[in-house]
Amino acid sequence: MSKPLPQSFYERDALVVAEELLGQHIHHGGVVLRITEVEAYRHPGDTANHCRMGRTKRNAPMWGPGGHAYVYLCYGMHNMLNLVTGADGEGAAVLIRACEPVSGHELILERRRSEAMRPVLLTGPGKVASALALDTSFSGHALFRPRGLLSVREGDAPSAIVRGPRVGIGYATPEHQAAPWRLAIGGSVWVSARRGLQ
DNA sequence: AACACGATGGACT
DNA sequence: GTCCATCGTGTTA
Repeated sequence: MSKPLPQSFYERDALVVAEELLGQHIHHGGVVLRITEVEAYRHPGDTANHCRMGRTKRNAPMWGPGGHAYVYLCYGMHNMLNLVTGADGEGAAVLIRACEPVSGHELILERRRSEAMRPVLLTGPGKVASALALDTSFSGHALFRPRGLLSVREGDAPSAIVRGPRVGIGYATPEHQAAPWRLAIGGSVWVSARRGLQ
């Protein structure tokens, strides 16, 4: 098995890390997924960022150094996987919004209660965490440990990248709602709402 | 202690 | 396109 991406990979601007995360592989719970869609949440000054109001118990992992998971519960039922980026105290992360299956197909189908490997299976942040069997107990988990439970390893670089505004951030300023900080692999069918991507 | 609401997803028209 | 399940968290009192 390949080595996890090093912690230094994450200790850069969220938008740079987001772009380079496309195509990389997430390993957990007997499943490997290739990242096809991400969103960068930068700080300070990003009014869509969970860290915009300061440090809380929930967002504490996001304030730590890059290379750790930040998982939170959304709408009382969906777990969202973020990979923390930047330096200690920065408060930035990349949300994993969609993936394509690499291995562990049976487990993925079981966890998503589906019978077919079609794109809707893994297109959406809640679906990704579900397929990986991740919940908030993994928030703060290091991603770069050689024998860590959850890790991100080298995958296949994308042939093209498309960009668009982030999804579901109506509470942010118009400027931040419009920022093209959602990135996806161009031409991939494993991408959520294609609207706004170009 | 009460309250409003969310970086969504699935079912349905 | 519309509706809404479901609950932890942050805010307010």
